Parts: sequence; structure tokens; C-alpha cells
Amino acid sequence: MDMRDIAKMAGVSSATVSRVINGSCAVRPETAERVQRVIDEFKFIPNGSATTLKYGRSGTYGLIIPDITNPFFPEFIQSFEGILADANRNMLMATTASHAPSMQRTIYRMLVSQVEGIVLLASEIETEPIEAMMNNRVPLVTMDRRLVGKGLSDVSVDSNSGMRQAVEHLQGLKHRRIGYIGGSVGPTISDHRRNSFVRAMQGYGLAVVEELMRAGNYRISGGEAAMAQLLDLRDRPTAIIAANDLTAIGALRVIHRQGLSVPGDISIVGFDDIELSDIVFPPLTTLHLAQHELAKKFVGALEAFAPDPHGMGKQYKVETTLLVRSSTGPARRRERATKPLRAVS
Amino acid sequence: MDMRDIAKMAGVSSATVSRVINGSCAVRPETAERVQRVIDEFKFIPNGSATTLKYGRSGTYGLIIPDITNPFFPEFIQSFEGILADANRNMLMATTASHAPSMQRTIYRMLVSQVEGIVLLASEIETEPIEAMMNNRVPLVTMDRRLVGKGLSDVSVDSNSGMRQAVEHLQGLKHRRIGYIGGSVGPTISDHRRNSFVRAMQGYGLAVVEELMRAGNYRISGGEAAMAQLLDLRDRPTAIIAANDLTAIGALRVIHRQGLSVPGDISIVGFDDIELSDIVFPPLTTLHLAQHELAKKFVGALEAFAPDPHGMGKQYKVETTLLVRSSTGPARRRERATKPLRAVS
DNA sequence: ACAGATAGCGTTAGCGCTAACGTGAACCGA
DNA sequence: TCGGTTCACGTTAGCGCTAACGCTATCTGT
Repeated sequence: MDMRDIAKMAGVSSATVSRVINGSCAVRPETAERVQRVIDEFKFIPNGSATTLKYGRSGTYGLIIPDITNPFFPEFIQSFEGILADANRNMLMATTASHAPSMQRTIYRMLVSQVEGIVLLASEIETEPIEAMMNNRVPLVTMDRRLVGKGLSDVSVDSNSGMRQAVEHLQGLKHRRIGYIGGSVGPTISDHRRNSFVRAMQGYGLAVVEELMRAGNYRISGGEAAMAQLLDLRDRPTAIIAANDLTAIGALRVIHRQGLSVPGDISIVGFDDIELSDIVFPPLTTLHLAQHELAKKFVGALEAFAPDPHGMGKQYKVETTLLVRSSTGPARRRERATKPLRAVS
Repeated sequence: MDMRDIAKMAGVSSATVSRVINGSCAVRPETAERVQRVIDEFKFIPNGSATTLKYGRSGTYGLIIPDITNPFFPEFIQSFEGILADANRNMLMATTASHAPSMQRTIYRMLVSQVEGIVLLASEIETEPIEAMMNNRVPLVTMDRRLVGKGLSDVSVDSNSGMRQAVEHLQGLKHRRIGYIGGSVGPTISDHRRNSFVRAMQGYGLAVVEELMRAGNYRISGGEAAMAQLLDLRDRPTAIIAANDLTAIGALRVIHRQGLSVPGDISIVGFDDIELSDIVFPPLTTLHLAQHELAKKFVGALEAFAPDPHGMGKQYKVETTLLVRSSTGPARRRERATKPLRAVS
């Protein structure tokens, strides 16, 4: 069943069928209606690969996610795919281990599928092998790499504003020893969130203590490990800002396990505002990142390349704002090793 | 840059280039190597839409998810996509609101894209409009609908075995009043999990009390609402089995908010074993569902249709097993309205 | 009344790939 | 030596679609 079959039954040529399907105005309404009736009757669906081959556009974008298990990503995907669907576009999705070979095969498959652009949400992994693979064939939009070029755009999360609000909030609650638990160490592309934290602290005249800054892994386990170390310190921090909510939740768990309370003994600020952050106890004060805005920027960045896939990319940005819930409160008076008020298993 | 260009540079015909790329053995090794060198040099990537058009197969499957925000689905997607990627296949994913028009547009886009099959993970929504849309064009594999037909397979979660283990476990802990919080009511395809629960209770000679069985919505909010009602009862249940982990977590939250303890006052059993179930406090006793096995069954079901897309489908099944963590414990002696031991905000 | 514009539709070529077939050369056994 | 195989490749014909162009009938202005 192809357009010629439909054409024959409607008594027109296949070109006219094509015109009707694509809404060309160069068809008389009555002819269009006649053709449409045949299309409906036989539930005809055109063959997209033929269109892609002929027209050179697939209407499909690729999305590469490092770890879909991190709740941040599903929330993003939801918005991203929704926006694409509204524009009648498809999403080819792949989660990929962070090692290069599987990554390259993923990109290869996407390029074979004639994607018109790829979004790479992989701040944790090296991207050189990927760019080599892509070879400037289709536009690439990355997250938080702050690197643009031909056919290369970036959407970054501006943590400065949010981080300032967080530090101001904590300072207002009389916190002075504020710790930080960051993301992964290693081949990561310089930790912007960490820098924002440092700048915000300095901006408010607070001491930036190396001892109070630890690396995590953007997951609960990393938050737990880092927080355990911080609690072992003679002079503990009274507040913690974490690089993302999962890290904050990990910290929360360790604090509870040691019989301390949040925010009674230690205040915690997360980052991202994933749904989970409102579900844990206590609900996290966090830096809200508007997922839908973020997704819109990515789609916008992709579509900006439509006229010229090899044109110069742009740097996009989304803001973060502090969302105060219940995991932050006044600093304890004596900033010494804290004793639990009551034991909780 | 197409195969003819490569062919010219390698001094062969385009057919030979095709043969080399597809690993045909009808090419002399030295010729193949020469061609491969040119391919590598120019980083040639074949045009998949041409192959799809010619060959009639796209190597792409569609996956439709109702609510990717439910952690069950990301974990599934991870496995599903991984298995497809290993088989060098693509995944076209869409999350879709449960109303028919957006659903139909999603399916339409997938059919245009020449997917070779669609997995529909939408136990909550009506599927008649979808099947009408699909019109038996490509195989459909559903989850937990227990309906098979031409080009239609189903993968169901066998909750019987797990439910029996759960009830036995609770009975062993001296629980007699066991409640159940189910999934959504309405157009859902008969609640197999609920039936399994009822059968298991009867099998162990326990009373099935209608009053103790409530509907939820597969999310935290539903678990909360249902549990709140159950706690209002004069004669509360001493244990709850939930239709999924999110529901169980919702129940957990309400119990904690009312100053009761788990499992001290009430035991809770979840279903699915999502990662979160090991992270909440206390870690959930739950019916473990092997996500990777589940994903494998779906891929297997799809590929079983490869020889004949219109052939008869099959019913697949995955087992569940009880995983005991910390949310279940001995029943309280007096099965009367319980008083909180201590107040917690 | 007539050249030119326009609307509405048909014809055609070709997007890049590969199955099927065709061909020439090397090889084989009798 | 020679008909038949086999191997290793080239040639060709589309897969279904649509942009570009071509054609005809009607309409417009003078």
C-alpha cells in the first residue's frame, strides 16, 4: 500500500496524494477531500524512510543519557519528548555506559538513522571520542560543558544565582561553617557548581574551608560517603550544600543514621529539585531547576541548527532559584561536636 | 558521500561496498580491506533510510510509557534499551498522556518511522483505540493485559507466587488482619495483583476483608490516601501489601506522619523492588521483579515476530519472589487501635 | 479576441541502498 | 582440451516519496 495505490483509487496522481498528506494548498478542496477519504478508508500511513531518503530530513533527534536511574533524567526526558512530540518529531533515546566503545556504537546507530541532531547529557564522561565520531555530521548540544563551536551548542545551568541565594539563606540562619559535597572527580569538565559555591561563599565573606568540601558521584552513595567523612571531623559543618539532590539525600541518610537531626543539627541544601526531594524526610531545601525550561532550551538549540547544521552554535543558560523547604534551619549555637538529642535507629 | 563515492575511490562497485559493510563473505579479504580503509578514512556512515526503504526493515522498535516519572519505568528502559543496543537496534521512545488523541499521534509517528514492533507499557489506559490505530500493521507487545492474538503478545507479571510468599511471610509473623492497597480503578484491565492477593489469603486460610482493601493509583499519593483511610478504621490492619513500591512508600509516609512505626505498629510489603525501596526508611520488604528478565521477555516477544509479523502471539510470564528487608516484623499482640509510642512531626 | 497569468494537476527523475542476476576468469576432472 | 563449476565481482532495477517541471484549462486585462 503506497501513494500510488491511493492515487489510483482516488483517480489522481501520486503527487497529488503527497500534496494532500503534506497539506499543500495547490489542491482543490474537493479533490483533497476525495483523496483524504481514500486515505482514511484504507488507514494509509506513508513510509517515512522514503520521505527521509528523498527529502533529506528525518524529523528525529537523538538523546543520550548516562544514567536514567538518576531521577533527574526521567523528569527531563518527559519534558523533552513532550516538546518534540508536539512538534511532530521523534526521539531516539539511548542510555550508555560511560566507556567510549559503547558510546561510539550508539552514536553510529543514531547517525545511520539520520538523526538531525544529538543531545548529549553526559557531564561525567569524556566527549572527545564522541566528537571525533560525530565528525561534525549533525549538530551536537551538550549540557554544562560551556563549549560551543561549529555545529556545537551548550545549555548550561547557571548555578551562580541559586548558589548565592542558598549561601545567603544559610548565612541568614547564622551558619558559618558551610560544607559542600560535589559531583564526580576525574575526567569531569570542571565543576561549575563547586566554583559557584566558592564564589558565593566569598561573596558573603564566609571562609571557604577545603576540609569541608568533598567530592561525591551525583548519587546517593557518594553523598553518604562524603557526609560520613564530614561527620568524622572534629569541627563539623553546620550546613551542607550538595551538588544535586541525590547527593543531599545520601547526606541526609548518614546524618539520620548517626542519630543527628536535620535541620536541628545540620542543615542541608540540595540541587535540581527532583520530585524525590519533596518526598524524603524532611523535604529538601534545594535549588530549583526548571526542567521544562531546560528541555525547551535543548529543543530550541537543536532547531536553531535547522537552517544550517554546520553553523556556529550558541551558549544557552537556565537559572536556578532557591526553594526553601524543611531541611534548613537555624545553626546550632555552639559550633562544637554535636551530641544527639535522642537516638533514632 | 554515498557508497558510490566510496566505491570509486576503492576501485570497486557500490555493490561491493555494500557487501563489505554488511559483512558478506563473497568478497576477497584483500578487496574488503581496501574498501574498509577508504570507509575508515572518510568515516563513511551509510544512510539507514535508504536501507530501510530497500530492505523493508528499520531495526527500530517503539516503546510507549505512560509515566516515566514512576521509577519502575526508567529501570525497565535501562535494561530494554541495553538489550536492543547489543542487538544493534534502535529504540524510539515516547511517554504519553493517557488520552487517546496524543496516543494515536504517537503511534502514527512510530508507524511512519517504520518501527518493526511496539511495546506498550500502559496497563492503566484503554487500548482499543490503539489497536484500531495499529490495525495489525506491526506487532504489539503489551504488559499485563493477558490478551494475545495475531501480531499481539503479552508479558505478564506472575504475582501469584510472590503474593503467596508474602502472605506466608506475614502469617508466620502472626499477622491476621492483612490489608491491600491496589492500583488505579476505572478502565484498568482487571487487577491481577489484587486477585493474586485474594487467592493467597484464601490459600492460607486468612479472612479477606473488603474493608481492608483499597484502591490506589500506583503512585505515592494513592498510597497515602488509601493508608489514611485504613488508619481511620476502628480495627486497623496489622500489615499491608501494596500493588507497587510507590504505593507502599505512600503508606509508609502516612504511618510515620501519624506517629506510628514500621514495622513496630504496621508491617508493609511492596511490589516491584525499585531502587527506591531500598533507600526509604525502613527499607521495604517487597516482591522482587527481575527487571532485566522482564526486559528480555519483551525483546524476545518482539523478535519472535520477526519471521512473521502477523503470526500468532504468545503469553509470556515473569515470576516474582519475596525479598525480605525491614518493613515487616511481628504483629502487635493486641490487635486494637494502636497508640503511638512517641510523637514525630 | 487574444497574449499572458494562474490554478490545478500529472510526469519524471532520483534520493542511497541492496537482492537478484549477469559476467568473466580461474579452476576442475576426465 | 573442453564443458561445467565456482568465485569474485559488476550491473541493474527498483523500494516509496516529493521537488521540479510541464501541461492544460480557465481567467484576466486591454
